[in-house]
Amino acid sequence: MDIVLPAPLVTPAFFDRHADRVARALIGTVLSFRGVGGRIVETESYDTADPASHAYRARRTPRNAVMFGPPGHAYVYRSYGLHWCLNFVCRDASAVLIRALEPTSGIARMRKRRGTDDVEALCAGPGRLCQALDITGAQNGAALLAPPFAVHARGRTLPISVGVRIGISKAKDLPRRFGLAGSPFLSRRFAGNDT
DNA sequence: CGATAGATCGGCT
DNA sequence: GCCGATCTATCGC
Repeated sequence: MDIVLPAPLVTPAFFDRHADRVARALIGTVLSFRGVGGRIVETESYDTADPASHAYRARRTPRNAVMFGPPGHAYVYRSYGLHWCLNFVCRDASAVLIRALEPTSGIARMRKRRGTDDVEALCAGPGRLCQALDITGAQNGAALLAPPFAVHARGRTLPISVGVRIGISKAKDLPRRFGLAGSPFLSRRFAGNDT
Protein backbone atom coordinates (compact mmCIF):
# COMPACT_ATOMS: atom_id res chain seq x y z
CA MET A 1 0.00 0.00 0.00
CA ASP A 2 1.51 3.26 -1.11
CA ILE A 3 1.43 6.41 0.92
CA VAL A 4 0.76 9.44 -1.28
CA LEU A 5 2.19 12.66 0.12
CA PRO A 6 0.28 15.82 -0.73
CA ALA A 7 2.13 18.02 -3.22
CA PRO A 8 3.16 21.40 -1.76
CA LEU A 9 1.29 24.54 -2.73
CA VAL A 10 3.04 26.78 -5.23
CA THR A 11 4.52 29.89 -3.61
CA PRO A 12 2.99 33.38 -3.87
CA ALA A 13 6.03 34.35 -5.98
CA PHE A 14 4.91 31.78 -8.55
CA PHE A 15 2.25 34.23 -9.74
CA ASP A 16 4.43 37.33 -9.52
CA ARG A 17 5.78 36.91 -13.05
CA HIS A 18 4.51 37.72 -16.50
CA ALA A 19 1.50 35.64 -17.55
CA ASP A 20 3.42 34.04 -20.44
CA ARG A 21 5.74 32.35 -17.98
CA VAL A 22 3.05 31.54 -15.45
CA ALA A 23 0.79 30.03 -18.11
CA ARG A 24 3.54 27.62 -19.12
CA ALA A 25 4.54 26.82 -15.53
CA LEU A 26 0.94 26.07 -14.58
CA ILE A 27 0.70 23.07 -16.90
CA GLY A 28 0.74 20.01 -14.68
CA THR A 29 -0.06 21.81 -11.44
CA VAL A 30 -3.20 20.74 -9.58
CA LEU A 31 -6.04 23.20 -9.03
CA SER A 32 -8.61 22.45 -6.40
CA PHE A 33 -11.69 24.29 -5.20
CA ARG A 34 -13.59 22.89 -2.22
CA GLY A 35 -11.88 19.57 -2.76
CA VAL A 36 -12.87 19.32 -6.42
CA GLY A 37 -10.39 19.75 -9.27
CA GLY A 38 -7.54 18.29 -11.25
CA ARG A 39 -4.35 18.82 -13.20
CA ILE A 40 -4.22 21.95 -15.28
CA VAL A 41 -3.61 20.83 -18.88
CA GLU A 42 -4.43 23.98 -20.89
CA THR A 43 -3.90 27.72 -20.33
CA GLU A 44 -3.76 31.03 -22.22
CA SER A 45 -1.93 34.23 -21.34
CA TYR A 46 -3.09 37.85 -21.68
CA ASP A 47 -1.39 41.16 -20.86
CA THR A 48 -1.90 44.90 -21.13
CA ALA A 49 -0.20 45.11 -24.54
CA ASP A 50 -2.67 42.58 -25.91
CA PRO A 51 -5.82 43.79 -27.72
CA ALA A 52 -7.54 40.55 -26.71
CA SER A 53 -7.03 41.22 -23.00
CA HIS A 54 -9.71 42.74 -20.80
CA ALA A 55 -6.88 44.89 -19.37
CA TYR A 56 -5.64 46.10 -22.77
CA ARG A 57 -3.69 49.36 -22.47
CA ALA A 58 -3.99 49.07 -18.69
CA ARG A 59 -7.47 50.45 -18.98
CA ARG A 60 -9.13 49.83 -15.66
CA THR A 61 -12.89 49.23 -15.38
CA PRO A 62 -15.16 47.82 -12.66
CA ARG A 63 -15.12 44.44 -14.35
CA ASN A 64 -11.35 44.03 -14.69
CA ALA A 65 -10.38 45.71 -11.39
CA VAL A 66 -9.10 42.44 -9.89
CA MET A 67 -6.49 42.18 -12.66
CA PHE A 68 -4.86 45.33 -11.29
CA GLY A 69 -4.68 43.93 -7.77
CA PRO A 70 -2.01 41.64 -6.33
CA PRO A 71 -1.01 38.47 -8.24
CA GLY A 72 -2.28 35.12 -7.02
CA HIS A 73 -5.97 35.96 -7.07
CA ALA A 74 -8.88 34.76 -9.20
CA TYR A 75 -10.36 36.96 -11.91
CA VAL A 76 -13.74 35.48 -12.85
CA TYR A 77 -15.93 37.01 -15.54
CA ARG A 78 -19.07 36.04 -17.42
CA SER A 79 -18.77 35.05 -21.04
CA TYR A 80 -21.56 35.28 -23.60
CA GLY A 81 -24.02 36.01 -20.84
CA LEU A 82 -24.06 32.47 -19.54
CA HIS A 83 -20.64 30.92 -18.92
CA TRP A 84 -18.04 31.80 -16.31
CA CYS A 85 -14.31 31.93 -17.04
CA LEU A 86 -11.53 31.60 -14.45
CA ASN A 87 -8.23 33.50 -14.70
CA PHE A 88 -5.21 33.70 -12.44
CA VAL A 89 -3.93 37.24 -11.93
CA CYS A 90 -0.18 37.66 -12.56
CA ARG A 91 2.30 40.56 -12.58
CA ASP A 92 1.44 43.93 -14.15
CA ALA A 93 -2.25 43.19 -14.77
CA SER A 94 -1.40 40.17 -16.90
CA ALA A 95 -3.48 37.03 -16.40
CA VAL A 96 -3.79 33.37 -17.30
CA LEU A 97 -7.08 31.90 -18.51
CA ILE A 98 -7.51 28.35 -17.20
CA ARG A 99 -8.93 26.40 -20.15
CA ALA A 100 -8.90 22.73 -19.21
CA LEU A 101 -8.28 20.28 -16.38
CA GLU A 102 -7.69 16.58 -16.16
CA PRO A 103 -10.18 15.75 -13.39
CA THR A 104 -8.61 14.03 -10.37
CA SER A 105 -10.81 14.84 -7.35
CA GLY A 106 -14.54 15.06 -6.85
CA ILE A 107 -15.32 13.50 -10.20
CA ALA A 108 -18.79 12.40 -9.07
CA ARG A 109 -19.69 15.97 -8.14
CA MET A 110 -18.36 17.27 -11.44
CA ARG A 111 -20.39 14.71 -13.37
CA LYS A 112 -23.51 15.74 -11.53
CA ARG A 113 -22.97 19.45 -12.16
CA ARG A 114 -22.11 18.94 -15.81
CA GLY A 115 -24.80 16.37 -16.47
CA THR A 116 -22.46 14.04 -18.34
CA ASP A 117 -20.42 10.94 -17.65
CA ASP A 118 -17.75 11.83 -20.20
CA VAL A 119 -14.76 12.48 -17.93
CA GLU A 120 -12.65 13.83 -20.80
CA ALA A 121 -15.23 16.55 -21.41
CA LEU A 122 -15.93 17.48 -17.78
CA CYS A 123 -13.37 20.31 -17.69
CA ALA A 124 -12.39 20.67 -21.37
CA GLY A 125 -13.05 24.36 -21.91
CA PRO A 126 -13.15 27.40 -19.61
CA GLY A 127 -16.93 27.42 -19.25
CA ARG A 128 -17.18 23.70 -18.60
CA LEU A 129 -14.38 23.87 -16.06
CA CYS A 130 -16.17 26.55 -14.05
CA GLN A 131 -19.43 24.65 -14.19
CA ALA A 132 -17.74 21.43 -12.99
CA LEU A 133 -15.98 23.20 -10.11
CA ASP A 134 -18.94 25.49 -9.35
CA ILE A 135 -16.83 28.61 -9.80
CA THR A 136 -18.86 31.79 -10.38
CA GLY A 137 -18.57 35.52 -9.98
CA ALA A 138 -18.70 34.89 -6.23
CA GLN A 139 -15.06 33.78 -6.51
CA ASN A 140 -13.91 36.94 -8.29
CA GLY A 141 -10.98 38.35 -6.30
CA ALA A 142 -10.50 35.24 -4.14
CA ALA A 143 -6.94 34.25 -3.14
CA LEU A 144 -5.71 31.17 -4.98
CA LEU A 145 -3.42 29.93 -2.21
CA ALA A 146 -5.96 29.97 0.59
CA PRO A 147 -9.04 27.82 1.17
CA PRO A 148 -11.31 27.06 -0.54
CA PHE A 149 -8.74 27.33 -3.38
CA ALA A 150 -5.41 25.54 -3.68
CA VAL A 151 -2.77 25.25 -6.41
CA HIS A 152 -0.33 22.39 -5.90
CA ALA A 153 3.10 22.23 -7.53
CA ARG A 154 3.93 19.62 -10.15
CA GLY A 155 6.61 17.04 -9.71
CA ARG A 156 8.68 17.18 -12.86
CA THR A 157 9.10 18.81 -16.23
CA LEU A 158 6.35 17.99 -18.70
CA PRO A 159 6.14 18.18 -22.51
CA ILE A 160 4.32 21.40 -23.42
CA SER A 161 2.53 22.21 -26.67
CA VAL A 162 2.21 25.85 -27.77
CA GLY A 163 -0.32 27.35 -30.16
CA VAL A 164 -2.61 30.27 -30.88
CA ARG A 165 -5.46 31.14 -28.58
CA ILE A 166 -9.06 30.06 -29.05
CA GLY A 167 -12.24 32.04 -29.50
CA ILE A 168 -10.76 35.52 -29.80
CA SER A 169 -10.95 37.96 -32.70
CA LYS A 170 -8.00 40.24 -31.89
CA ALA A 171 -4.29 39.35 -31.79
CA LYS A 172 -5.21 35.87 -32.87
CA ASP A 173 -1.74 34.98 -34.13
CA LEU A 174 0.13 35.23 -30.83
CA PRO A 175 1.50 31.90 -29.52
CA ARG A 176 -0.08 32.23 -26.11
CA ARG A 177 -1.93 28.95 -25.65
CA PHE A 178 -0.12 26.26 -23.69
CA GLY A 179 -1.06 22.62 -23.16
CA LEU A 180 0.12 19.30 -21.83
CA ALA A 181 1.30 17.60 -25.03
CA GLY A 182 -0.97 14.76 -26.10
CA SER A 183 -3.43 15.08 -23.24
CA PRO A 184 -6.94 13.79 -24.02
CA PHE A 185 -8.39 16.38 -21.64
CA LEU A 186 -7.65 19.44 -23.81
CA SER A 187 -10.48 21.58 -25.15
CA ARG A 188 -8.89 21.13 -28.59
CA ARG A 189 -5.89 19.38 -30.03
CA PHE A 190 -2.76 21.38 -30.82
CA ALA A 191 -1.66 21.48 -34.45
CA GLY A 192 1.98 20.60 -33.91
CA ASN A 193 3.83 19.37 -30.87
CA ASP A 194 6.25 22.15 -30.08
CA THR A 195 7.83 22.59 -26.74
C1' DC B 1 -17.16 14.51 -39.23
C1' DG B 2 -17.33 20.26 -40.00
C1' DA B 3 -20.27 24.30 -39.94
C1' DT B 4 -23.62 27.03 -37.82
C1' DA B 5 -27.32 29.08 -35.03
C1' DG B 6 -29.21 30.18 -30.70
C1' DA B 7 -29.01 30.96 -25.86
C1' DT B 8 -28.45 35.24 -22.83
C1' DC B 9 -26.52 39.48 -20.45
C1' DG B 10 -22.98 42.66 -18.60
C1' DG B 11 -19.69 45.86 -20.08
C1' DC B 12 -18.44 49.23 -22.73
C1' DT B 13 -17.29 53.02 -27.21
C1' DG C 1 -26.80 49.23 -29.37
C1' DC C 2 -23.23 45.87 -30.13
C1' DC C 3 -20.36 42.29 -29.18
C1' DG C 4 -18.01 38.84 -26.93
C1' DA C 5 -11.33 34.85 -23.78
C1' DT C 6 -18.42 29.70 -24.89
C1' DC C 7 -21.33 25.54 -25.21
C1' DT C 8 -24.75 22.61 -27.19
C1' DA C 9 -27.87 20.90 -30.47
C1' DT C 10 -28.76 20.30 -34.97
C1' DC C 11 -28.08 20.67 -39.35
C1' DG C 12 -25.61 19.08 -43.99
C1' DC C 13 -22.27 16.06 -46.37
